[in-house]
Amino acid sequence: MKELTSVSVPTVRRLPLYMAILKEIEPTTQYVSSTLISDRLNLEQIQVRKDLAGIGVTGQPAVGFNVRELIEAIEQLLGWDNMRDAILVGTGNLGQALLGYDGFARYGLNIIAAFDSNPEIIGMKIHGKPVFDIEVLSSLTERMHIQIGILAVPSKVAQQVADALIEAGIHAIWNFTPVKLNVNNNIIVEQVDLAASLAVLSSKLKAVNK
Amino acid sequence: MKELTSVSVPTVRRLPLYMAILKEIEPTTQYVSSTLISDRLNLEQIQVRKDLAGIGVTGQPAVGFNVRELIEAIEQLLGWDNMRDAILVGTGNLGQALLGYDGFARYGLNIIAAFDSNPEIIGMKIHGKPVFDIEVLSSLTERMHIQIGILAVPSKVAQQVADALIEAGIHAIWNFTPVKLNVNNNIIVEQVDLAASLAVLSSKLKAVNK
DNA sequence: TAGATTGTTAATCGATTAACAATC
DNA sequence: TAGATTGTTAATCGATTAACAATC
Repeated sequence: MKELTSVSVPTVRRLPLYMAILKEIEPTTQYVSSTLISDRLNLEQIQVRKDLAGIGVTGQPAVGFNVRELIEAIEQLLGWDNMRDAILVGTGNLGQALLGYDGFARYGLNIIAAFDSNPEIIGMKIHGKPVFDIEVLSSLTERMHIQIGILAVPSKVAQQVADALIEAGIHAIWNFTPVKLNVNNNIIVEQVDLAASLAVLSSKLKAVNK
Repeated sequence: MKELTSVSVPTVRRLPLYMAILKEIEPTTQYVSSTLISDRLNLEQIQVRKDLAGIGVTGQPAVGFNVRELIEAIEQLLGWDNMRDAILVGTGNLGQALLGYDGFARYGLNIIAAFDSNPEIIGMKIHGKPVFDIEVLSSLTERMHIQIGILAVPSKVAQQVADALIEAGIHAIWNFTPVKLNVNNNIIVEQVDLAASLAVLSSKLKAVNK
């Protein structure tokens, strides 16, 4: 029942792209070919096929893959079938943007509360989510068995807040700060690295402008 | 003088990490070893060394690399030595967050204006940046020879706005929408793929929870 | 039967890592 | 001289791509 071989990170990163297409065609289509998916995404057909094989679904030769089955397999693998609660720390511009982003629900992510140290914001609601004092982070997070913490605080306090999150029992940190966090390797850290992304864009632009 | 061999994308993505360390130690240190950098970032020493060799700097055996020289080489390669102007389209939560993020200056990126279609916002300033009507995007962008467009609009209009940006002479799009854009291959698109990032986090968390 | 598409095995490619001589 | 660290060449590893038989 469970996947024994784990799926590679590059494959996992492509799954949401597949999902978007699958969701779009699901109402009207029962079977989909790897060619159709690859065409829409400008990928190699064989790559899509390999990815789908990797997540454990089998298709029918000359027919394709069952759309519903694919959706369920991906949702299952990513845990998007069950809503997972998360908390967010830091309600600056970026934090507020994340609180207001309604797309996360599609990915099974539910931000239940935010934390900040600014007394002017504590007690308020941002996009419907309550903002608590960072001092009570530990008690609330532990009580509710929250596993995911979203880190959107200033760089200076990133490590310190990360430590507090881990202390409070968080298992995974989605890190929106540019700080390389120092954590035990039983803690999952996924970094949204804007600097890296901008670096790629900049270097390509530089290359073109020569 | 110019690099003939291009640097790989994985290497480019690590350069900002190196830069952060270099900037930090620059005031006090003249030479830095690949070991010091790799230790701080939990990377392999040889990987850092290869990366640095790749950007065209040479170190001194038994001494290390000249910090200043490294900084200049990276800045040069990424074009972070010259401020590059950019415009941002879409002033929703995410757009506002990006407008307010003062860290971009460190990467030589200067957002000079924002565009939106909402008449209530047009004419206002957000974090000191003027918001213009998306209708005048083309004229302003062309006149100022802006090369970079930051896309932070709703998914529904992402492709359409991207087309308008390209029409206006933009060369590179930093795409914060989850939409896979369809563009000519002379246009650089760099996607900040939150869904991919969340997918990696989710799948790892799922694996741990079993 | 012919055509489309999958599954599987092998080849290729590029990035990472290892090994070691050269140098300060 | 000994130790640290680089530069370079080779080995390894994993992801992507190719090839082709099997199947609907």
